[in-house]
Amino acid sequence: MRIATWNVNSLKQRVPRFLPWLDERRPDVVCLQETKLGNDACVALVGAECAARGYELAVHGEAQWNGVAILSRVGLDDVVQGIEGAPGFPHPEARAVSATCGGVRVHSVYVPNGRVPGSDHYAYKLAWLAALKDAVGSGPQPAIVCGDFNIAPTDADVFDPAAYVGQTHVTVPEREALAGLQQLGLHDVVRERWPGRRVFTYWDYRAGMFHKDLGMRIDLVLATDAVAGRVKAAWVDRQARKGTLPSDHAPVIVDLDEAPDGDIGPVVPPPSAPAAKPGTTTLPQAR
DNA sequence: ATGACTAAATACTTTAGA
Repeated sequence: MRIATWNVNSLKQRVPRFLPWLDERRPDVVCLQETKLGNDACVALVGAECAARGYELAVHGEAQWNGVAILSRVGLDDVVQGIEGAPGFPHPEARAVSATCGGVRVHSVYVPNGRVPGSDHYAYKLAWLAALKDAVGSGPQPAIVCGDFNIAPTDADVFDPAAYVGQTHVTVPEREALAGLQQLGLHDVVRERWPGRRVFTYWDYRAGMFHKDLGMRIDLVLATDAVAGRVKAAWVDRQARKGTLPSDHAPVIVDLDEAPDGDIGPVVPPPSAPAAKPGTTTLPQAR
């Protein structure tokens, strides 16, 4: 089962990149963040294209900002929009949706940015992360939490730690909040697969940051033991950050082996969309 | 140069992102 997560920075703007990416990578489950669309608008925009490829769609969005979704072609059951008890700013925002896909509880999350350490938005970020921990911990298992955490777990996850001193994404309280979530038994599957390597998922649009590979790793896939033990590949799809009108985030893609008990979800027919043309497919690179 | 770019509404400028 292939699970991907991608902060698309406006699904409306990203459709010309998103649909070809779906056809090339062919994930079974996709977690999206920053759709920036209300639920009806999201379904109107991509519902038919997703259905044609065999995906069911769970959306939790709002106009203008935020917005998350899960696409699945291995089942999409018990959808929950939002997180019970999560704070708002000041009102609840569309930052989480979860569903059971192929026997795994999948969470698509867009953690608040935090803006400035010590600000109200920063406090909101920390409180939101605490609510996420409670929801994941008390929710169905096994679980996988995918999304834009807006936290670089360690200094190895930013291109220049000195450049981020005093900024959000790297402060001790943020990292402690992330560590608290991981204390539920969640594994950072990309870092565990590529220890000590330069791996980023976000590069600022400005100043050729992607070209110079000056980025951060803030989009994470956190999996409970049972899921982490099935990981066969875990990588960042840098190809999707290249070319015309990309998101500023790249997708993270994780391949799971079959579950030990054989429960890999319902068998589904292949999607009707054509595969990528021969010779145009790019294999994942180890960098 | 508290900037550079992209996106959405507040829309021809401001807010937000990270």
